[in-house]
Amino acid sequence: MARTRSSEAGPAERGSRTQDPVGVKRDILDVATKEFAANGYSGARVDEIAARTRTSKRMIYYYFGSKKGLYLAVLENAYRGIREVEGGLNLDTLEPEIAMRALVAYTFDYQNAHHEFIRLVMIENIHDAEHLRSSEVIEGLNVGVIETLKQIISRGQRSGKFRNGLAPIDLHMTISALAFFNVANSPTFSAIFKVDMRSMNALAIRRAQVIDVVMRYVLA
Amino acid sequence: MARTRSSEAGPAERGSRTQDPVGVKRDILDVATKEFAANGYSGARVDEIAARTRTSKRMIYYYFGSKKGLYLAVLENAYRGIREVEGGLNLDTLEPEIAMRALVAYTFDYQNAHHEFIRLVMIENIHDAEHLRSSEVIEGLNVGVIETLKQIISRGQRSGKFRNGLAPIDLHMTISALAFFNVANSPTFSAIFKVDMRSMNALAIRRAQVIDVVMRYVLA
DNA sequence: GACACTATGTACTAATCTGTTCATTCCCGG
DNA sequence: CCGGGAATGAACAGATTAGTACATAGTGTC
Repeated sequence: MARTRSSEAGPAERGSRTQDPVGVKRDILDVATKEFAANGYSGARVDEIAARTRTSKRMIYYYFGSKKGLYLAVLENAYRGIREVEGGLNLDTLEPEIAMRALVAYTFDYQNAHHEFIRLVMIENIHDAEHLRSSEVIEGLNVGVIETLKQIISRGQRSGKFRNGLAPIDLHMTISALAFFNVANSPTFSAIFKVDMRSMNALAIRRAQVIDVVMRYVLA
Repeated sequence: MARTRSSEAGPAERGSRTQDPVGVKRDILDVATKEFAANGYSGARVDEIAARTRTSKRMIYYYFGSKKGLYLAVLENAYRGIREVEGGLNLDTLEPEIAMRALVAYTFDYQNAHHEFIRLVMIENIHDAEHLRSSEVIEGLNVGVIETLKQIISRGQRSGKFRNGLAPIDLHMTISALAFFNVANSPTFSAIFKVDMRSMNALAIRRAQVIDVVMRYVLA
């Protein structure tokens, strides 16, 4: 069923079913991402990944060298995704208060829309971020968010709407924590408190709450 | 070096080095907790656990049946730890505002003091809480916190200090999110933003911030 | 002090899993 | 149209790993 892959990018596409390096690489990466996100690093099986691929295990080692190499490629690829969208928000033109709300909403939505990414981050944390730290690709990645926050905060303070004593990194931590928890800890939290956190309704309510928490914290 | 174990609890202790069911069980559980917390479910090795124990792998299967059985015991044991301390705070006698601050501070401190527990929760979440859900021991466990919160909120509202529209569960989610993130995501967050989140100083600052975030959210 | 039952150690097995070997096919440049 | 490097497949090897069979020792009970 995943036979229609290899479409986007790659010299293949025009009928040739065999010999498609870019498509094969992409295919492996996609499957591996799901597999690692679903089972963790040790839990993921190279054989299983290979089986779900339209190619063979041989190719995984041909392109990525080892299981760890594959995992690193998956991780870097996932982090790359964020950088792309980030920045396209153009918050500079908005009122600081509106801009802040938009930023929090965006963060919340993005994390909710990218469960696999969240899970990879969780997995990295369990491994004390050793892969992340060894990767140059991810060097100073999310610095953009901090800059954006810094801008919004100063503008808000200048206009008197925001209070003093707000550190960009700390605020980002607060926003991240609230957004992250909703995706990452939903299984255990729901299990213990018998609540549904994944329904459209619950998400909308929580989203508003998270924005509220942040706004009450920054407003003067 | 862990040879001095088996001390607390158990019919052993009085010199007899052999035959000490309670101590052996306790020993296995302790070692397994660290091992699972450090490497995840799949990453943990039964042989490794056995090696770090003063007993043999045979005993693990004798007492816990399987790797999964051992993991479940570890999980339940870890959750049991919370229930014990919880409730000994006696927040009912304090002013609602003080009580709320104390509760947040307690949550933050507890999670910081129990990294292994946090890691086990992370691991459970990666596995979609399937073990947690299958465990009767953990049935309605943290309900106590919700009751406590409910009390504090109503008292705060009656005295006019707290605003309306505060749901105990949601508030608990906010508090948990902020406390949890600091322990759970510290590896990746520190790696990306080059900050230290584990120093005494950083912890104290963050703790105050978290309390502040919550208080600004609940105060009228 | 023998009996029955629990607790424990050693050595093994069967399955699993990562990584490799060897051979084959594809495809582009001359 | 062919020669050589890149791409791919099938099967295999070596190591690891969860789990077990067998034998033995301790221990409270009568």
